[in-house]
Amino acid sequence: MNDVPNRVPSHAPLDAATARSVQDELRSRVVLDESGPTPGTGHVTGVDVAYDDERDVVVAAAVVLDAATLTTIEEVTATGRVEFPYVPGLLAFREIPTVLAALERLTADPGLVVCDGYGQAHPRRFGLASHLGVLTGLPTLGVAKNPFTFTYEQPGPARGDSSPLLDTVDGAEVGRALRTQPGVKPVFVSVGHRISLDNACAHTLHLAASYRQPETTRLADSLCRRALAQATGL
DNA sequence: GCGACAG
DNA sequence: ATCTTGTCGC
Repeated sequence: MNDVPNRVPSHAPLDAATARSVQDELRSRVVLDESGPTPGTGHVTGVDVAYDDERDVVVAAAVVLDAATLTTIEEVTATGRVEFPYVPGLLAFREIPTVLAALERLTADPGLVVCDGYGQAHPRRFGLASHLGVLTGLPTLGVAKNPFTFTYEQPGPARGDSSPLLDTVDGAEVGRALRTQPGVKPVFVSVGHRISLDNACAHTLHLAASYRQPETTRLADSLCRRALAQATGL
């Protein structure tokens, strides 16, 4: 008898060890040889999540923008229960279920999805953006506010300056520290699925015309916070 | 073995 | 992520 079930109830609690094996399994499906959509064309969608761990509520938001004008085409939210704690390296398991629910509510084509977190810049090369890309088949990229366990040299001071984000262990370039605003702390860009690092940075720079964070992230962030406040009841 | 560690 | 007022500045 095999003591490992080949199917698990979708709501069965997932332990950390199992979650890591799921990442190792899905990682082989990541596509890294596509350059991705051209910046400024089609749709770009920002996704983000807000939590109320007290009440066990999580709200995800997805905001679709016209990439050329950065105007909002559609915005949706989805509410769920927190079913996974924050564990470094396993953030996707906490955020993705509700993010998927939000994406399913969209009527517009998401186009490129911009995530709040990492893709390749991950201990097992399978961060939130990679995970969401594999599950949806959509091109994805990750933009994070912190370098996690990776190292980098300070990029130049000008907008657009960047430097490699390196894995401390094997020295691989897992992403890039990108200066989106002059003299402001860089953001950390990495590839999720079906996009090149150069193109991911180009998209991020295009989307961060006025602020440090890309407009997609800013809009999705404020939307899910507002929705959470409403769901929680002020 | 213990701590650090995207959000 | 979240706890949290006013305040400095463009």
